[in-house]
Amino acid sequence: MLMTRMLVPTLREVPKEAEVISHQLMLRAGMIRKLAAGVYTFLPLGYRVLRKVEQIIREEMNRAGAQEVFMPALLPAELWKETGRWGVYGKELFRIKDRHDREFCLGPTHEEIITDLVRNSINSYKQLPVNLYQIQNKFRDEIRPRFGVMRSREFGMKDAYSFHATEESLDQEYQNMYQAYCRIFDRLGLEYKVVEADSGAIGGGYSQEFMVIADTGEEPVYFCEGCDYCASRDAAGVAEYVVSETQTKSDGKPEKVKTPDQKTIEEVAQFLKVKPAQMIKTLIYETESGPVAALVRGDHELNEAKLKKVLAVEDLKLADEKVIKKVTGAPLGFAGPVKLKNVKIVADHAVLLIENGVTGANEQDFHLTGVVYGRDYKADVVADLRYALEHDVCPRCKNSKLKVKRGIEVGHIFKLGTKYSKKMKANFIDENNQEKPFIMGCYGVGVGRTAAAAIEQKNDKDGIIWPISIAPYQVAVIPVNFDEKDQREVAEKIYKELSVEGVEVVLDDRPGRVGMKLKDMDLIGFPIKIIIGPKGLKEGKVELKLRSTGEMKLVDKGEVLQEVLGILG
RNA sequence: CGGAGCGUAGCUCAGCUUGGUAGAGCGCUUGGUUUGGGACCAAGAAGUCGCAGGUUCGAAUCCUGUCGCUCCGACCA
Repeated sequence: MLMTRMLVPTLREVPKEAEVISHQLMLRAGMIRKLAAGVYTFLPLGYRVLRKVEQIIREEMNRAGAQEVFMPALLPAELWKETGRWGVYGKELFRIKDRHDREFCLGPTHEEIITDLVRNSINSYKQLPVNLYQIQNKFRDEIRPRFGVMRSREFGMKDAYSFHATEESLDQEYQNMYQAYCRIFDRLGLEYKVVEADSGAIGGGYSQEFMVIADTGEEPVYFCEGCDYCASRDAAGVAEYVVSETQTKSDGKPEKVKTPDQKTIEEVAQFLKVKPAQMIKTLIYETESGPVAALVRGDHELNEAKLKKVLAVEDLKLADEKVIKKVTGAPLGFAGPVKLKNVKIVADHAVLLIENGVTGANEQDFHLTGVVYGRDYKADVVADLRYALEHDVCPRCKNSKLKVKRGIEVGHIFKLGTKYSKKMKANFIDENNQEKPFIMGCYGVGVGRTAAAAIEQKNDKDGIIWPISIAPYQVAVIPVNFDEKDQREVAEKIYKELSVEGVEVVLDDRPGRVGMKLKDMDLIGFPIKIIIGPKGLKEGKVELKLRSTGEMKLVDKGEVLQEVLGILG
């Protein structure tokens, strides 16, 4: 491709709307342009990258035995009403009406559609398992689209759905997809981690997220330095504390002290001159099965997902002042576990180890000091309730420490079970002539987001550093001065040689100075540059420069092809 | 949805307080000199100042409304 024929509107300055580096660079390199908030056009270079990512995904999905289909983006409301998601999905669903006032939406995901297809075309266990996928644009009316194509309202996604007769079959396919995903992200040349994600309130569901590690990632990733443990913030476990038998406990009784208007942990800790770690934070929650008091150490943060799981409830919310008053007898800020009645008490492991604990006295403007677990209060349940912290001991190997990095979620794999098939009466006949709901899995990869994540991970002050597997072109041929006959001829010859061999190559045939051209080529991030200038040409040589390392090599002009093919492997 | 901010040339921004000819840099066009990491000279094109209404002899500037965009939070996961 000739640069003079290509639409590549590079920008020298950073458009002010772009905050993260991938967004800035995609705009500056002329890969995307915004049409509306969270809606982007992919220009020729950007689209090539997108198609390459798609192609890698497609090849690995096919290799894993999945079949590609293509479902509509325009979806009738009825199917969504069957599963109840027409109501549940809320404002994030783009809803439209046709001329007859019939309700439709633009698909944010396709569980209902694929389940409908399968229930209508598969009747017997003999036709299972099956894994169907598509690569298609999804629509989600994000509350706040941001970071360019990283979180947009229309975005490309590969979504796969598998259907099984047995749990074992699902487990097998889940592993198969796990492997396929690893191959995909390996081929993309990205550093990633697979985290155990919290599956929410849906029992039995198990899911893992593929996270590309990058400083600008939206979610923290907790992983062990010693073993392969890796989890999201919600799911990261905390190793159980071993209660030492030699631990001394404070004598006597808890003492009541006046703490006027001191409500927060910080306020009370400062007022009484104790460390937050010595305090027992008491949070009152409302659930569908009554109020609950959750205890964590003052310097720890309660993880509601864990609490939900421990209590086995679906609804969980912090109680308002009225409920707190009813439960503790005191206003907000003075709750404590001592003599707390008619409420289930759940404590984090770390709370049991507090000697001389400080906590609310369940009385306005009073706290208790010298509180000890076992003697002064007891919990109905002791469990892991808090968010893990960096440097915590790994909950799996209990040997090394946890580290935290940030990640961008680019893929997730999920065991759905029968959540959709039951609601949609999607059944098959098993070998015992029994009618059973399909057991399902689903597996997604964000295409545009993956491209953006690659940039977040690989860039420098000059621009993007594409992995060769998804670079828009592999090689850029750059004559220092295209007007000079000998440079031009060599450049065109090399360009043709490479093209004939199937190498993806651009020829920078633009007039103008070489500095401008090199800046553009680096900004766009072509992995290999071949620079043809008068100095080298005198010796019959051209420069071959790698974007990733900056490494430069003088190569005989006749051997460029071999060199390039060698690098591309 | 709450809070903050911004809409002036393709991009980055000045001008607005104190109303009176529409500005700069980069980019673009033409000509010339240049050509190894975003050159220089000369000439030029380009904006209904987001939109609508109001005040005024006169509005980019003041007032009201509206639309769009960005950030923080809430929400979602």
